[in-house]
Amino acid sequence: MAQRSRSVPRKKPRQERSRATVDAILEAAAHILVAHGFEDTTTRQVAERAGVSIGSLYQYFPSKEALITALFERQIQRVLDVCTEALQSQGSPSTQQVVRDVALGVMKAYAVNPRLHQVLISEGLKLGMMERVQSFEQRIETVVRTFMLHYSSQLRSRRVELATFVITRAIRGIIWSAAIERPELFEDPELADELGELMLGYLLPTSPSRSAK
Amino acid sequence: MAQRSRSVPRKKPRQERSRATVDAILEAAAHILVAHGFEDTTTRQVAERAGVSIGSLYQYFPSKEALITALFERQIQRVLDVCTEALQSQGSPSTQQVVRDVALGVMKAYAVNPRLHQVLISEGLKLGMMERVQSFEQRIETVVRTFMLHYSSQLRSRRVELATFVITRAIRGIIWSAAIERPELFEDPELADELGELMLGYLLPTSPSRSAK
Amino acid sequence: MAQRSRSVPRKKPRQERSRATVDAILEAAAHILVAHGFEDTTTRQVAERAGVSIGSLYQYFPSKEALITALFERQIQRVLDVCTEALQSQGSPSTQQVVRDVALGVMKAYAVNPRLHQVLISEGLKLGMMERVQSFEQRIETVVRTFMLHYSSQLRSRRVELATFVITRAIRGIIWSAAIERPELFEDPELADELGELMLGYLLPTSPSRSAK
Amino acid sequence: MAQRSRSVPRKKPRQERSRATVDAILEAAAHILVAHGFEDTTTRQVAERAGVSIGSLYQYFPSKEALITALFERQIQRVLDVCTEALQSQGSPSTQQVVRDVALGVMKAYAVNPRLHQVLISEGLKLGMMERVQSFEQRIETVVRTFMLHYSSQLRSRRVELATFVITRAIRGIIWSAAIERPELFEDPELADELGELMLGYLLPTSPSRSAK
DNA sequence: GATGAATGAGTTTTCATTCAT
DNA sequence: TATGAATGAAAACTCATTCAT
Repeated sequence: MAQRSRSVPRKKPRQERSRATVDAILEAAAHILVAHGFEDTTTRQVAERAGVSIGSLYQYFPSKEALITALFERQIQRVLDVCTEALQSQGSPSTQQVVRDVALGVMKAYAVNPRLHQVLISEGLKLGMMERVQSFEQRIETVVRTFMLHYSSQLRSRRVELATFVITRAIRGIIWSAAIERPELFEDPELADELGELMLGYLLPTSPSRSAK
Repeated sequence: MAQRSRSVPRKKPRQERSRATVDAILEAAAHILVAHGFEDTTTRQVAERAGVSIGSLYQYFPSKEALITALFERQIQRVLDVCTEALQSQGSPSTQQVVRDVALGVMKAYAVNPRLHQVLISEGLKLGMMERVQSFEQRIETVVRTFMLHYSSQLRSRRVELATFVITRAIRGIIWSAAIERPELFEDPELADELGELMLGYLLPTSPSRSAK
Repeated sequence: MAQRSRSVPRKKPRQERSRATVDAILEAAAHILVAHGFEDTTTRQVAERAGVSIGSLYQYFPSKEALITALFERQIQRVLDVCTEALQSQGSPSTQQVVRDVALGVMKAYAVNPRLHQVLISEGLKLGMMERVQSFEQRIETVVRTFMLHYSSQLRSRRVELATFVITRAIRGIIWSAAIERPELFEDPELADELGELMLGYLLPTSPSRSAK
Repeated sequence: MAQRSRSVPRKKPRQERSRATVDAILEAAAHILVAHGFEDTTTRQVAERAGVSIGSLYQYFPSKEALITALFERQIQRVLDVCTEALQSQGSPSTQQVVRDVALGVMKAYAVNPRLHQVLISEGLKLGMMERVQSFEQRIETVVRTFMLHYSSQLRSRRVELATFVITRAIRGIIWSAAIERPELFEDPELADELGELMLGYLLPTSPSRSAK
């Protein structure tokens, strides 16, 4: 008779019907969350959009918070998958290529439904999930940091930890802003180029013209 | 008998006492907003903290939305003031200095109560104030762009408009993240250095080692 | 085609397995009812503890009310059995013995799971089962009254009907209170003695010292 | 900014209107509680019967539980007042009179809205107010015990503490049962007589005919 | 102007009950 | 027959807003 946390799915779906219901609910929640924000997302709305009764929603998610948490986990997994895959470089690429890969990897990661990511992070913080949020972002940081350490000889010497923070948050800030304020930029190949340049200039050894500061 | 918009202050405070009341309310709202987030900020709480009755609050702000809007305007003004002042460069600074100034100016701007800024932006979006949000950020962009155009000959040629977007959003992303996840970084002088490096590498002419892409 | 009442078991268990299931359900219901109280007893909980599915529970009991009713009947039978047996006096006991037997008999009756008894009575009232409750308690009264009438010549003359009410309810009140507030009293042999004294003083012919009222 | 318990009135009514509202709510709650029982008493029902909005109810009672608690306090006070007043014996009454006074005092106490008393006790237990319930009943016990100790020389020697428990619970049991099952008995003067006899026989020195057990 | 009591629509959540598999 | 996923009415409670004093 283990005590169940309120933020944990009430039960695992065993049958196909269940799984479909759970998926529909999560999908609906993601949609409405992005469209309305957390507080304006009502459980009734989610259930309705998912095409299930409010009772069914609560059968699988014991609270609104649990629903968000589940969505969070799914998003975390997707983002990490994308990021990790992007940074699985093989061969011996040029330094430039390495840096561009970092930029592109982080960018791709944060571009996985950035609006949802943003809402989840912001709500996660309010829901007392600071630790979870931190660990989430830190997992991305870890992937990036590992990658950078591997090529550190080619990179400008610096505090890798701080650099990783700067890189990931800078790119995240750009991606999120683009998602919200300038969605058309996602179509613009130059955005990726600019991110590449931003990272190159930051990570590569100092150029002669800058050394004279 | 023009219909008054619901999002506009009901009346201008004419007397000193009124102004003091309005200020107290805005101050209280800012505090609670940062501490609790928008939805957990109740008008009653704000009135209480401001030391006025709920009725008085509604005398000055016809709705919660109007209160947020007013706070938004105040924040906009403060941020712009800081940004503009920081970018009032005189003399003929070195290119490096120019770039560092941009970085520092934007950083200072976004460091004006970054948590509040963030909540306001995020709520502004929900409240259908997208235009206002855009124009807010664009006013900062304008200051930055103007500054950059002035020194464009010394900077790496690029789409200035896009570059401005990238710069402001990157720095904003870093500042916001630091405010939430790593507040201790605000004490770390290296953070400003890193932002300077990030901007230098991005804005300065391509270094030899990078030209060979 | 008589309409089946909603408060009556849907079907009689014909097979052994059915009977076992029904028993398990009733046992579970009794346990949870005592532990949590009526409103905090959910049918799902009962089914779980009984080790059957919620569907099965409803196969045997068409409603929560029917379940309570069935439990009620079982409790009635048990209480009456205990009471009747206790009052099956043989031989020609002394007057004192008779009175003590009454006290002990009633006490034993109400001590059969007193918490459950209490919940059932209280819920029976809410469920509009006033008649059933009345008839239940009256059956105990009947046993007691019959017994008393049999020895009435030795008892102080009085309205037997009223006396029976007083006796049964007084003892019930004490037993219930002990069950809830002072469970340790059940171990204390003096409690039974006190009940005996209470009944002796009440039922025996008036003593000299009292006649002078 | 002291933390307020959830079971405590949210604020003290300062104005007349407020006091009237609070009274109306408590009155309505008492009525519905007696008629329907705790769980079938909805806050909306109470508000409706009190002629106020649901919001007003929650302005004064932060939870359903707080409402019940407030009612409880009021009932406690009334019952104790009645009991204490009844046992303020002056002069030097006969032993019989003393005992009858005890009986009558306890009876009167438990006859103050006995249905409400019963519901409150039973709900108090569920609400984790066991301590409060205990202390309530113990305050009545205290009044009774004090009274008895005062006349103990005239009473049959026994464990006063246990005797007090037996007396109060016996009478409570009878009164409650009468209130529920036989309300007409309240009109019957013989009921009081019977309670007196019950107590006399229990508390007075053992009569000769009983000593020979 | 200032106050704070009153309002009630709207939110999360529970749980008895049904019925397709 | 047994199962447990699905249902939805109904309950407790919140909070922006109004308005009599």
